[in-house]
Amino acid sequence: MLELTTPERAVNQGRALSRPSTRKPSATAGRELGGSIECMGASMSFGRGVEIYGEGEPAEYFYKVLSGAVRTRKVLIDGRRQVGGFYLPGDVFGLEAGENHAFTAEAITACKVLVIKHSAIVARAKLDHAVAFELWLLSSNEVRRLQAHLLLLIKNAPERVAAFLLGLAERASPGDSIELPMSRQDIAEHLGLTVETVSRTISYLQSVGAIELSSVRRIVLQDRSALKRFDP
Amino acid sequence: MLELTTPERAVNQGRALSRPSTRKPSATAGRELGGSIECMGASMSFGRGVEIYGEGEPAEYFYKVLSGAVRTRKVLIDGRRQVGGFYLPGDVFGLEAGENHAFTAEAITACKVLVIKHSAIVARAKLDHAVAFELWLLSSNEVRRLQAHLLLLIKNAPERVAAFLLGLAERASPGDSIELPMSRQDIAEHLGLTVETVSRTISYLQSVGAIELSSVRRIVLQDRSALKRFDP
DNA sequence: CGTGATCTTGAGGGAATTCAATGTCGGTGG
DNA sequence: CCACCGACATTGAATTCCCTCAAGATCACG
Repeated sequence: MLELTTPERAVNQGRALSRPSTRKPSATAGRELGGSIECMGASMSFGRGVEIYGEGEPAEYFYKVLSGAVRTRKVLIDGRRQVGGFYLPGDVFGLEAGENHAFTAEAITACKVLVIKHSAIVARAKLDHAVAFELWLLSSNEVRRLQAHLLLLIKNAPERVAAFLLGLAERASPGDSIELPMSRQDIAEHLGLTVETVSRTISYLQSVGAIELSSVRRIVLQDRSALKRFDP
Repeated sequence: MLELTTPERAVNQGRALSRPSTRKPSATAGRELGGSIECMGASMSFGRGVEIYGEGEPAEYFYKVLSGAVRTRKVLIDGRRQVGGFYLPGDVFGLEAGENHAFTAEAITACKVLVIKHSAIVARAKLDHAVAFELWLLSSNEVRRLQAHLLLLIKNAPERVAAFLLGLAERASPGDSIELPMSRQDIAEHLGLTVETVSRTISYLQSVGAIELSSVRRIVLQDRSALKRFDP
């Protein structure tokens, strides 16, 4: 099983292997992409903070998170930042067809990602119609995720944070305890708030008994219904 | 050429023909859907304010605007509203695969819409791979549109309105004069602002000479570069 | 155990909202 | 034809929520 890994020292060097086109993506690990697509692409590892692809680069690959966590973000010229989404194991990102990526993708934690060339999928889609359908379904899921995120951004701070925590718990953890792979800053940029407001809001949710912090990055959802009360 | 039209009296009756499944969508008018998909589906007419599909209904059709304008919106239980997007002639909406619609679609003005069953497209995609690709491309465009919209919602009021006007001008009109099919309320709900703020901001943009109002619903972009200065 | 990054908390200010009133436009009927 | 009506739009004043700036606390790491 061929596995491409970025050397440790790449961690703080910005871009690392974001254009795997120079490698032959021979068939390997990949379990399934969405459902019926399997056994295509290469597994790659990225260190914490390393860029997976950059804004403006041609979108030639899909990426499926195998382990760790990834964020997509865009930085405006005046420095404001927006995190488009967080991707956890099982999630697929980089779905934008044609053209170039509008966002940059970065590893939040060390992570493994299955990388699949668009053209490989399209070629397979011609043989297997289920693959073509899968492709549509994946983009479609991303549309839904973005639609839901739009709704978040019209709410107030407690509602945004509560919805974020509930969403994360639903995706990432079986129980009521969630490990946050991302920083407060990341959360803030995702929710369209400042770090201070996120921090204050988390404190507030704690003060009303909705959540409990066993550590800074580990949150226990003490009272889900209280949280849901914020989420109309 | 078969053409299904909603009777005038349907205008203020809420839902009207939102589930065209009872009609045989025989091949008709449709020019092209995206590029290569053509001659499928039925052309339908909707009166101003009429619902095209409702939130929660199964997503079984694509819709391509032939004339007029459409908005998608979602109403939260507490009454807050979010307009997901405005769709003008040539635009495709209702791309969410599987599942149900998360948003409601309504005709802003009287409009004609080409309605195409998902299954019809999927069937064609099996014969023509270009159609499958087209399908992906359409969802992908929607992803891009939503990504861009996310960025809007972290900006301040003048930036949001300026970006909105520039975007609309780019899509809808060859010159510098744009006709707004939607109300200030619609714009506000799209931009995550209140009507009052939108109104104030338009007045402000007018006061600095960026735009001119020949009527309430017709805006002339006097100084595009001034507008773009708001759009980082 | 220090050092820097990350997180929390506080105080003050500003942008958008809320509430309220006035102004404008298009349509309808006298 | 024009006056009236209701829907839509604009403007004003007060308030609220979040941001900004600043300081202190906590955590991870060498």
